[in-house]
Amino acid sequence: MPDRLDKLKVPYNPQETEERIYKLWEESGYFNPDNLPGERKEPFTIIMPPPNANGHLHAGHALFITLEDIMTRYARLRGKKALWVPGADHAGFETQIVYEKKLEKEGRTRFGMDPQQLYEEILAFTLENKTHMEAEVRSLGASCDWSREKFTLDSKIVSKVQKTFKKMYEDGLVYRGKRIINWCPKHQTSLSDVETEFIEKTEPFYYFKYGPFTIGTSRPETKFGDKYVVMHPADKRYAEYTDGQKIDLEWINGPITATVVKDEAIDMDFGTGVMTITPWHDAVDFGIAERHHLDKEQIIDERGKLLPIAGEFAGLKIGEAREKIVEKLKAKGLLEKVDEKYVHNIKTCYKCNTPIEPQIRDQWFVKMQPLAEKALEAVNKGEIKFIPDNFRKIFLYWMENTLDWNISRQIVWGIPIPAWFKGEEVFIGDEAPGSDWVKDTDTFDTWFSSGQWPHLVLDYPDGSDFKNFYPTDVMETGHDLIFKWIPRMVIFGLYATGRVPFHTVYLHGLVNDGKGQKMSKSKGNVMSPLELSAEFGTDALRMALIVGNAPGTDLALAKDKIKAYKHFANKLWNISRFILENTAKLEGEVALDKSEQELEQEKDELLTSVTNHLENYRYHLAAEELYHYTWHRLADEIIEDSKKVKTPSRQQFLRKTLKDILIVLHPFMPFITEELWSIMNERQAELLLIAAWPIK
RNA sequence: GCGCGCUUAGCUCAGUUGGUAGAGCAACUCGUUUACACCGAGAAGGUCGGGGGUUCAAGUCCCUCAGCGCGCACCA
Repeated sequence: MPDRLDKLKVPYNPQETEERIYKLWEESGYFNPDNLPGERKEPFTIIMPPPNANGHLHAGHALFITLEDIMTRYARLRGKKALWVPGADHAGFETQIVYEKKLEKEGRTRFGMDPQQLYEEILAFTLENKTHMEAEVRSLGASCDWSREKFTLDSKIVSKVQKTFKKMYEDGLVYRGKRIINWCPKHQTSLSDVETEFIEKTEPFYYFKYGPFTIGTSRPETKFGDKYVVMHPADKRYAEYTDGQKIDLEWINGPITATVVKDEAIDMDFGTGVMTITPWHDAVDFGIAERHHLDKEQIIDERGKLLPIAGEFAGLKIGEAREKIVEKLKAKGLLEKVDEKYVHNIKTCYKCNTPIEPQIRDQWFVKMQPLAEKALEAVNKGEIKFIPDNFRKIFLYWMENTLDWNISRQIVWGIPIPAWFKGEEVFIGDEAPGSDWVKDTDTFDTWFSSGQWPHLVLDYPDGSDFKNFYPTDVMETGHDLIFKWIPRMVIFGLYATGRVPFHTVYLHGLVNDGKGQKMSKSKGNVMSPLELSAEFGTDALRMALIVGNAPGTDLALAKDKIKAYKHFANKLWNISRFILENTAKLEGEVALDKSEQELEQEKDELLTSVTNHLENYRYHLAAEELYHYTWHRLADEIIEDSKKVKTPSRQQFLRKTLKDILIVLHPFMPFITEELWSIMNERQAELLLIAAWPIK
């Protein structure tokens, strides 16, 4: 008995095996499609959603790595030029927040810090995390091509992102405008619409006398500058008032002259059907003011404090000012009534839940509509398929209702916007055109760069990878990125290359804890993929993430489930031991007896079904069928039977079946299958990684 | 308000084009048969949320009601 079979006498040891096997793969060079043997014509490409380089991998990362690795390994086994490109995202705003929290713990703050120094500190922090992140991706078995790894701050990427900006500016798709934006008073930056979220709040709703009208508001503190009173043109109750009519009335800090405005944005059924507007701090009001060319005045500063226009209230934070203002109006007899329990949704910063204080600022915007139209066309023509399909509808809805995208961020951690200003003049370029030009200090929204990821990673426009691997096959990512990321990639891909960046979008759900509860630090139910993989083996973790998890649906990851697949790994180990110890490798082929012909046919049906599932992205079903056949058919019945039936025909069947099963299970459980493959093969030259799929 | 999804065994979930329900875990009975106790054999457990419809046939299609979850949203 050769030594290599002795390994099977002791239980499978993932810790001992995994690192060694991964090294073997990496050193083989086969993660790089250029090194793959044989005539491989058909490419298969996945661009890895670059993990944020600002912390450790979580369970969601483990899921996407497993799915994408299954896709890649399957393609490789099927003889394709399989390419999976890893990356890392500097993750602008997100990383800056992580770093700001770190500063806070150290008793420091970014405000007042030298921007260059802050940038350098965050860069060092990010690069360190990037190294950890890469090691963690490796430990989960990712067969991605590290030689092609990209980082969003690589100088080539940065310069191409800036070029795109310049081209879009020249094409009229990027403009600078004094427009209303989402301002986070805590983080001191603007945010795009997808970076805000609504939170339900119950607050008082006040009715004030405003000359002959009664106006309703939940935000008395913004009302100082209100000198326009707006109603619907078709509202009969106010028919006697005409557009542009001036009315003198008493207001918070004395008498003012208000102007009547008629606009269809008013909902006649809401409140009294009359409102005053604050164009500087409200998007609807801003729209009305734009349409009627009204004055706009700033009431609240960037830190959320009232400006001098508020008179005696100047300098107060809006939260403190509200009650005092109501008191004053009440004292003046202008408070009509209060609805104490007004339920409404307020827009907040998605990171800190601070209420967004809209502000008007000079910012860069992407004109979305013409870009979105092309994306809609491509999806409607079926150039991009969504899995599961219901996300197509969600995508289309979003594309049909785009708002212009604010891409300027007032943070240092990001790609600089290559713009210069001199008065009203604007220049786009790396260098100032003259000494009296001032540099734009803003950086790009991180999605402006990651939105261009697929083609930039493949060295658009001139790289050979772009020619060979674009458009990519699958974009696999979390369904929470259906708005943040997917539309941007489609838009930028079409804009830059004229082609869609990927043919299929596969969206996975959230990984929750065993009870289906969202993992969070505060609940203390966070499961680290690395710890789980150390406890049960990476293959077991991968199976637990795949089986039973239909695309797009959330997953409950229970330890018991992972343990079950650890047992399965053990089962596979012992199946191999039995077969290798009890069958001899035969010289040449023997003709199969009738019973083995039937077994062979049954196995073929399984392989066909599994292949079919894999071709159609039904990984959860493929994994389950393999599990079931291997354990409950092959082990429980066929092997049991084979203790009596020891014909050459049966022995040949068992050996062949083990081989097939190892190949087909390899995408799901790469480590143990590779290890068993090496034990099985006397000549260990060939890795399972590049074996051939057992059926057509 | 608009949209999407979910409701299947005690728990967590599968169930591709419609054909008299499946897995893992848990619980039950038996079994130390030399691949494996990280095991095996066996049994138990569901009128597939309620109601209606289409069909020879529905968990699977249509309508409706209820509960839960999520997304989107410039009602002051």
